[in-house]
This record gives sequence, C-alpha cells and structure tokens, in this order.
Amino acid sequence: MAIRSARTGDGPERPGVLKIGEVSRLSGIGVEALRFYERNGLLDRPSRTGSGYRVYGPEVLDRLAFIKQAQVLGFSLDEIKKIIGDARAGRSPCDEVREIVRRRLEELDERVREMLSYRKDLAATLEEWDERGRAPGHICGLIEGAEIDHPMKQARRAQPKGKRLKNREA
Amino acid sequence: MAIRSARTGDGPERPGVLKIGEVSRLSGIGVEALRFYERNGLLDRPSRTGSGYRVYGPEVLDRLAFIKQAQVLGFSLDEIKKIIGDARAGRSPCDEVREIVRRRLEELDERVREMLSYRKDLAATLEEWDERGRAPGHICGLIEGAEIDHPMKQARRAQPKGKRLKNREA
DNA sequence: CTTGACTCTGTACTCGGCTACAGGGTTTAT
DNA sequence: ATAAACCCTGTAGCCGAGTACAGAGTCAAG
Repeated sequence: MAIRSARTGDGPERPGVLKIGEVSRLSGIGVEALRFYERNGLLDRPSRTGSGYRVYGPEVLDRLAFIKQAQVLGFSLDEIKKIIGDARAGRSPCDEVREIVRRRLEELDERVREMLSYRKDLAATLEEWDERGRAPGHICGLIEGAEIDHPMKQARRAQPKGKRLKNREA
Repeated sequence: MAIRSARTGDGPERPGVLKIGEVSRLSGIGVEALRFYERNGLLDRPSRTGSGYRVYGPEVLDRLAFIKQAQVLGFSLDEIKKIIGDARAGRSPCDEVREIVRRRLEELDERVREMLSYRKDLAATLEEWDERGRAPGHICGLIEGAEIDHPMKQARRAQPKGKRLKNREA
C-alpha cells in the first residue's frame, strides 16, 4: 500500500527513459490517471517499446507538473487541454490563457468573498444555538423552529428550475 | 422554461395544504429534487390524497429553507440528513451539530487560506507571462519551458498511489 | 522456468446532487 | 368530453476527475 520501497528498476534502460509506473511514482499521479490523461489529450501519446509499453521522456514530468499546478490554480482538465493544444498549434495562447487566468482570478475573489460571508453566517448560527438552543422544550433550536432567521428565506422563491447551486461546492 | 407565470391553483384546498408543484414554486426547488430529497430521507414522506398525490403542510417550507441554508453553508446532504435524523430521534444533536459546524468553519478558513495562496500564485503566473512570455522563439513561456518554477516541483514525488488531490476542487 | 511485478486494452463503476424521461393516472377548466 | 396541466413510479443519465477490474501479455530475478 504505502510506497512499496525500493524496487527493481528506477532507470533500467537509458536514464531519462521512463515506463508508466516510474512516471507515476515520480509524479505522484496514478498509472490509471496517466492513461486517462492520455486518452483525454492532456498527454501526448508516448512512443512504445516493441511489446507496446509506453515509453516517456523526462519532459512528461514537466507537463504533469504543469497540469497539476494548473489544476491547483483552479483550471479544469478541459481548460488545461485547451491551453496545451493552443500552445502546440502555434496559435499563441497567451492572450487567451491570460483571459482564462483573469477570469479565474475574479472567480476566486468572488468565491473567497462568498466563503467569508458563509463563514460569518455559520459563526452566527453557532452563536445563536449557544444562546437559545438550550431552552427546554425543544430539541435543538433548529428544525423545529423556523430554523433560525437567516437571510435567504427571501432569496429563495425565484429560479424555479434547478441549476444554480449545482455542485459548485461551498 | 422561466417561471411559467400565474396558473390554476396556488391554494385550492385548505390554505396551507400544498401539492408538490406548489412546494416547488414556493421553495424554488424542482419537483424532481423534492422527490429526490424524500427518497434520501431529507424530507418526511408526506401524506397522500386518495389518488396518491403528495400533500404537504407549510412546515415543509421551513425544512427546505433549512436544507438550502445548510447547503449554502457547506453541508452535504448526508450531513444534513444526519442532523435532521438526530434531532428527530430525540438525541440532542446540538453538540454533534456544533462539532460539524466547527469543523466546517475550520475547513472554510483553510479553504480561504488556500484560495488566497492560489490567487497569489495565479497573479504571479500572470506577471511572469507578461515579463518573459513574449520573448521570441517560444510560444507561451509555459509548456515549453519548465512551466514556470512554481513550488510543487518538490512537493510531488511522494504519495505513489493517487487519492490526494482527488476532486476536492480547489 | 516459474514467480511476481509490471504493463496492456477495454469497460464499468464511483461520488454528489440532482435532471430527464417514459409511460402511465388525475384534476380542472372549458 | 376533452385537453391542458398536473401528479405518480421507476429507471437512466449527466458532470468532473478519475478508480477499479478483468483478462491478457511481458520482463527480470532467482
């Protein structure tokens, strides 16, 4: 399970030529995920040994680092693919990428703002519970009552069809 | 598609007795989602008319407001179900709920911290691109090079099996 | 020459939170 | 009496980002 210790080859052929498991170990990205990335155009199809094993050059690690970093920065795999694709097609992706990054920055700011606001609500909720949640006769001060008078009891009642909260978390 | 205007009955029987469509309209939660909530134990099974139609009392709106608010505060439907279930089972959920809320608060803070950090990285990335992305001879300053020397080129190389970044978004 | 670790392909499954549909029955307005 | 608008159940699909597995081939050490 955990880091199956040192084993057979970490550079058996020429150094700098990697099999998928080695790439996985070095990048920390599972073998299946690597094939998944390849299927989905995030990694180029590597060359193969006579028997069909994938053979990677070391640059794949940079690509993977880029992918991971981009993910961490909030890009979806589709966006990452687009950036890579554009770059390789010669069409300078810079402006477009910058656009994406700028949008992402704004979204990020918005999210942080939302989160802080939710944080405030949460903390307020907690306090309210501390104050009135212990009154005898009701179980928790929520569910039974009007579930605390948070905003939103107004905010609802628009948008009849779903699709606004979805899985955008938070 | 959008708010199918005023229609037939919004309180045909006793006032305060609602059919599922009315609940949907009043709560802003789709009919299918309401049935989904019921299936998943977030709403009690309502009584039925002779012909099998669900009949809700107005308190369902409070429950739904609670669910929505809890969602917005970052609770999963499972957690919400647990809270409701505990409350109804008489086992005072307060402590547990507070625990959940406290954990959520901490997570939220952590997330905000992460986000701000990512924001910084992103902005730095953007700047780097502005500085060196335009040099002639390479396409974008990323992908071709070492993709910008962000941290993490160290952070990788541990954790051989996936399961650490997962879909926790970020 | 066998064992065990590795690799291949392909398909299916996971999770959360719904949404969409098919194929009915019911209620209400005209 | 009929059509529109509603409701029912049940099943299937979607999104994103992988994970899991079956069934087969390959490679290196002992």
